[in-house]
Amino acid sequence: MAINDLFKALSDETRRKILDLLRFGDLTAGEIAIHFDMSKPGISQHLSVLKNAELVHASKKGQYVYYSLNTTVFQEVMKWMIQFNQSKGENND
Amino acid sequence: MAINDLFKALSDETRRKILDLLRFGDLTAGEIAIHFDMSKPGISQHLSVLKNAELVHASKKGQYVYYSLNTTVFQEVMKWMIQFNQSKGENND
DNA sequence: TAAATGTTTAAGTAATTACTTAATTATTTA
DNA sequence: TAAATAATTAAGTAATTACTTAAACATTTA
Repeated sequence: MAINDLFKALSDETRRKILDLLRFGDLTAGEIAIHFDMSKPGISQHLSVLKNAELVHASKKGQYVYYSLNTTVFQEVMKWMIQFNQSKGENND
Repeated sequence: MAINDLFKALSDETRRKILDLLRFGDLTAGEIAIHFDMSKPGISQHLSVLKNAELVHASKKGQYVYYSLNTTVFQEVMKWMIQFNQSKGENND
């Protein structure tokens, strides 16, 4: 889970909205798609980007695929961000 | 400073490296450019994106332009991130 | 097993983004 | 004031990204 993939995944508005939706509970790909004015394959591709960045987890239940947040990966990004609120010159790589 | 501009600005590796450099102190455009294998106009354009997102501040001193971090804007992003580590369903818009 | 439903993959395209070199602007110094 | 230095703007291009529709795959139900 390269930090680059994380930021790339977060740089798209649609993907951030998908993450927002998932805060309120797990959803199937179809349930997510309903919220957007975009084709289902379009949403599926966004979900694929989020899954690759490990921001979400997918689990198949029958013909449905449930998506859920992977909150631990958000902490990776937080860690990167936090550097910029610390005193100058400390390197936390 | 739309959150979208912030994430778009952060989605590029070169721009994140520029921010990393500025953690250790203010630098001129030229000093920043030295650290990269890229033309100076290329770096200048990245600096422009960072400035637009208000992640950095630019101040001209003679013929030099000094760039510095604007740490307060990082907190905007932090606030967005923090939502995902809170209990489900709380909306902090 | 055929039809229906949910989802993803494939292939192509339009829009955006990250670069390049050349030209321009601003400032300092010989 | 001319030349040198610092930085940006302009214009063009290659690469990437975000979509679309059509096709394929997986599962359930009639």
